[in-house]
Amino acid sequence: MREFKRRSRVLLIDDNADHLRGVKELITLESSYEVVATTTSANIGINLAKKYRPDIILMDINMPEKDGLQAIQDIEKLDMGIKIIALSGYDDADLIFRAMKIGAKGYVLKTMASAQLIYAMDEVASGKIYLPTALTSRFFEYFQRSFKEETTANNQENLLTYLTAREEEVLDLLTQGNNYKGIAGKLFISETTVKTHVNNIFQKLQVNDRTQAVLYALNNGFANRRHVKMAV
Amino acid sequence: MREFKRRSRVLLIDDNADHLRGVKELITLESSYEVVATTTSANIGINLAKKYRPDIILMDINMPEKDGLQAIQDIEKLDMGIKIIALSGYDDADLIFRAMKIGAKGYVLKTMASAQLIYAMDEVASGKIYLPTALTSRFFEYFQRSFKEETTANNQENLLTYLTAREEEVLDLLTQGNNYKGIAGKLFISETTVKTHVNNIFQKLQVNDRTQAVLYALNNGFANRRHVKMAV
DNA sequence: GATATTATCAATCCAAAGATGTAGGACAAA
DNA sequence: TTTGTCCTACATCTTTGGATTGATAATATC
Repeated sequence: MREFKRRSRVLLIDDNADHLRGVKELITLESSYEVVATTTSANIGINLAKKYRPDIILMDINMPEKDGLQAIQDIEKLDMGIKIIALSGYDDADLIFRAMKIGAKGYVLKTMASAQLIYAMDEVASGKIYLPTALTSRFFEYFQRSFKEETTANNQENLLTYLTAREEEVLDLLTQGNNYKGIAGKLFISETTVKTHVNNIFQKLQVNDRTQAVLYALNNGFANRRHVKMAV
Repeated sequence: MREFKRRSRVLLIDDNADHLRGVKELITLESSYEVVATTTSANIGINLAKKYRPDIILMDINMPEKDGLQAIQDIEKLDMGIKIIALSGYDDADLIFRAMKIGAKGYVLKTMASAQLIYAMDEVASGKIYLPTALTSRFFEYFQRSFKEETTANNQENLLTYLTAREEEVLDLLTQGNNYKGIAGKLFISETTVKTHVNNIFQKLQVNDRTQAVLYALNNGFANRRHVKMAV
């Protein structure tokens, strides 16, 4: 009961009307993709995405106005499974990183050969994520630098290592916003015991109160936050 | 005044003695790299790295015991510019992600062809970061999934938007671990005023105390943390 | 000009948090 | 056996934090 394989449908969003026309022509002539709509406005693009439900969106993102990134995020939030490829004139590492972070399935430079764009579309259409090799390198350098600065900045010893297992449990509950009563209830121990632990934690982490303890924990790799956290 | 290009020097670390011997032979026979030392122990490996200062380290990382990752991290901390390529039997996305996060310049599967390993060494030796295409895909899927879960989980409105400018200032100081007195001093206002602001913040963020307010702020994009933060 | 918002400050009261000292039992290492 | 660490628990006391109510002045907003 397979459907006939139909041509993948593409929506183009690019505030440069000339470039928009060029890309449309390119796709129409040199590929098997069907351009179902084009627009120079990010906002209209979002509506067109809802209306036409394309397989792929080619989204222009420019450096100065970062509407493109916002538009990607908005469309991703629709959760319609539309695959977005970012098209940009800039190979800026931060821009690449942000685009990938918010869910772009590809990132292609405008200066790249048309064959590369179509190849990217093929890869993305088949469910893969496509980044040209050069941009992948950029991405990883940026990615690793972000983490490196973090670990070298925190050059001092990690006071968290001095905590006992129980103290770590208590601290973990502190980093979830619990008060003494809450922690006592969750660990099935008395409130006074929790106080003892918390005071020991303060001593070991060299802080004065729970907020500072929580901040210390989060800033020094306490395995609490489940996932990535990074400013967009 | 260029130096003569010398053969890149390689250190092998692999707890499987057989595999270690195999890789050494492979490199010696099929490449121009010089194997300066080999060891089956991660700890000894770290000392050998200090002693021989190789250009590249091939580091075996196994899934169950994650000593390999720790060793990579330790060597990275030496900051000697040694390029580490992770060798693993597993194409586990999480493992790949962690290895790259802590600074591995490459990740190659043991099952891959020997040519691929040597190609990876060439790329890494020349300053690039090398991930086989298949693993790059794995990486990005994992990478994007991490962020996606985050954004879809935080689907609710961001209560931070209701804060006034002054309240944001106060919250910012809270997220730095200040108490009432500290905030009052820094903003040149009375402690009671700070209390008023803080209470308003609690109402708006729907939390009960400062720790929860701080956690809410950090978890909802309060532009405080400078960099990536993710469990290792 | 009236209204709403914001920032400032105060008094009061109660609850929670934090500091300090003490102590028993479990367990492991020396 | 002794020593040390850890987890547990309590008492006491001081300080800080949080809730509530009310008030004034400045600034927008309408």
